[in-house]
Amino acid sequence: MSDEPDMLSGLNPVQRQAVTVAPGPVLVLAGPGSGKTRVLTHRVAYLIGAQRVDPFTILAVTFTNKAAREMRERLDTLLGAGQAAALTVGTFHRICARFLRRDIVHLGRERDFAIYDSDDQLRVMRRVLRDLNFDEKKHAPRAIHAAISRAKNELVDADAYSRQARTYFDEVVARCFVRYQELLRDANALDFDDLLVETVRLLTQHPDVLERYQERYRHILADEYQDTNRAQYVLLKQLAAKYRNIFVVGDEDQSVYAFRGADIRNIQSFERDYPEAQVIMLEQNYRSTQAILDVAQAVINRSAQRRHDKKLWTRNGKGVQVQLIEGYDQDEEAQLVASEIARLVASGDYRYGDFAVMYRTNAQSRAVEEAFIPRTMPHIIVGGTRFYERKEIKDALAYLRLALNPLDNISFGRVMNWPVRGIGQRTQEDLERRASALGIPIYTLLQMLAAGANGADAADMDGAVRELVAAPRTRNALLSFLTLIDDVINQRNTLPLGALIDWLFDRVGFREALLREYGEEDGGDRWNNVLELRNVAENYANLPRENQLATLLEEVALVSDVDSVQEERDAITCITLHQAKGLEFPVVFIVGLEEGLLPHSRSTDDRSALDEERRLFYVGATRAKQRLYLLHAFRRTVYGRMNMATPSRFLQDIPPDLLQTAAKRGYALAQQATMFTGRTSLDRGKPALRTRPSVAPAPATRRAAPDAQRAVAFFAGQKVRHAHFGEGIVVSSKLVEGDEEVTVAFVGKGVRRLLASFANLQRAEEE
DNA sequence: GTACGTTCATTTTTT
DNA sequence: ATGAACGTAC
Repeated sequence: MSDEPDMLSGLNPVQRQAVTVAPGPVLVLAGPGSGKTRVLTHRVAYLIGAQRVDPFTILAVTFTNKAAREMRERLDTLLGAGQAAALTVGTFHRICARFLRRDIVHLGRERDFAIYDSDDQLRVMRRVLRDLNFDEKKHAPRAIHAAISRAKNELVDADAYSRQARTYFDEVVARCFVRYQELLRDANALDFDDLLVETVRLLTQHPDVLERYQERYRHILADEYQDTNRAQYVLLKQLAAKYRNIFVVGDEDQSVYAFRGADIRNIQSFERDYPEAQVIMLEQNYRSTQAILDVAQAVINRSAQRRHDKKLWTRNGKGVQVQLIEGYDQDEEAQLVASEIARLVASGDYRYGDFAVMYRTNAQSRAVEEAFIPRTMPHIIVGGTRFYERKEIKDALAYLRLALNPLDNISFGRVMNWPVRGIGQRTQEDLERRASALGIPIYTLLQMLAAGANGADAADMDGAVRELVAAPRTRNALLSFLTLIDDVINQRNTLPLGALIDWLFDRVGFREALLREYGEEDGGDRWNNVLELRNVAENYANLPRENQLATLLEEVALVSDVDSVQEERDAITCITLHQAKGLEFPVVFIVGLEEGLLPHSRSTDDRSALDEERRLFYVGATRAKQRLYLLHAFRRTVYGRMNMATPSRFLQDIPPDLLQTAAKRGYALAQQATMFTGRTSLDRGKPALRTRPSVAPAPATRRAAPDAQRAVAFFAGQKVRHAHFGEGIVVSSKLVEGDEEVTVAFVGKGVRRLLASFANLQRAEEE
């Protein structure tokens, strides 16, 4: 190993051991600041540089896109630029999206699927509730969706969910689950969870595909292994089954994603699945001072159970004592942070980029920001309203998504009447309901309408279209929107992406609409955001044209906000504790250390949830290299109501001599203002007892079943492909003089009537 | 069919 | 405090 010093330079003996360990299953258990990610990266470098492993055969899974990018950069340094270009690095979701884009046709789906984000998912959920006649008030779309998401992460499908449903709520979820999946499928869309689930299914149902990936990826590495959920666990297991070269790195004490299905037991399963696994512990911390580690450990040691007992230690000195500070309210708390930062910056020892302010909930960022703004202290808020969640950006993306996949009903509904073009709520709801009931996209419905308008008499499916839209004005609005979409679809392959966007937004009147709706100033800002998106699109100009749009859309669907955190900008980082995982800062402030916030009130009555909150504190505290400040407020405004706050129980777990407690500046003020506000009553109108709601009448039978009487090969709603017209959906089919006459709505090409014997229509595989 | 005003719930954490 | 969902007026 001494023959390749570059790959190992700067590593201590234990890290070296981990990096150079013989092939086979390896589990690295490592505390915070022990160089986990570094070990992972060097392992990749070692495989390529010293073991002469072809980078093409390496798959590295990182927790964020940012980590993936950094790994690439570091490898370029270690190995020389371009050496690792063929390596596959990325998050689970991104890797799955890639696999699926290549192979999803094996599951009988179209390649250009849309990826639905949380907002889209919620919209689908609302549609589901309306279809099933459930009342949104009684059945929170979020809660149902969360249950479905949890199930998917455990690889429980709608069928299995129904079978094991025990409670009434489960029954509701089970029915919604089925419908939800149908709607996604009709829209040729996948949600985040489907990316994982469908990939696992692909590899399970198609051994040849699995074999191909196993052969390709002979070396698999995964970071933040403690945060993998069931689906991710299975995926890794499938891929590694053949060559068993799997190298995972994790820390049980930093598991903070149980709420999205992460399961620490995956670490224990690792040793069971691979009995020959080598387990390596990295216990030395290089990041923090002893003072900081002591505080972090004091809290984590009180957690209910820990499996592998690590003993963190550091050669770093004791350092500055951890500060405990109480503010009067969240505003003063933020002021204290701001003035301390100002003081340290003025001292000349620190720059703004050295600081991070961490909190449990995004809502807390507001108070913090408001302390920075008047002092003109540079700061960035990670999270909050993300760029790609802004309305104007989502609208812009909706148009682009339609260009790729006009079956995407959510995008269709989003921009059908934006900018306003005379398609009102009623018309829209009518279209969505009919489309949903028939199991066809709105796009196809409009194509049928158009065909009917041309007197083609094709659109006779259930007579649904005939009675659709009486008013000529509305009809014209719909048809011109359809023409717009078809034009985009047809321009998609002729124009480069940037030009396509310019052309499209000009034709739509995007800028004018924004200015009209939001006024000169706000509208102008929003338009600039749209232009920003257009700039992002420019990055894909060097890809093959037919991949540009799909790659852009995949990219924007899967970026997370931490990805854009850049050290170069000298600004204070304001960030949630969750997002802070994997980062480090010289000075860290954790604010809102109060009961109800950390631990969060939603977690206080559950032992394991409480432990997760504890780990969250641990993660936050161990981000700090030199100075750590723990803050809490005496009173806090929640939902506009002022409440008394109790210091977090985690603070009680820290021996007082480990903390330096600042003078309680809040108290004088507090005593004046406390007065009589100690109300906590929450028991206003309790929801009525759960009445078993009209369990909805069965929804209109969708997917006209192939009629047993007639011997037709095609039926309405079916997806087909034609050599010349491309993909389409069957509108109707009937036997005419011994041949089958099929009417098909083709994407971008309108409705055509074809004879099955001549047309050579390919049926899309049904599962 | 749209535009505006009122009520009401809403907040964990994220790909 | 803020934003979404509903009702009423144009």
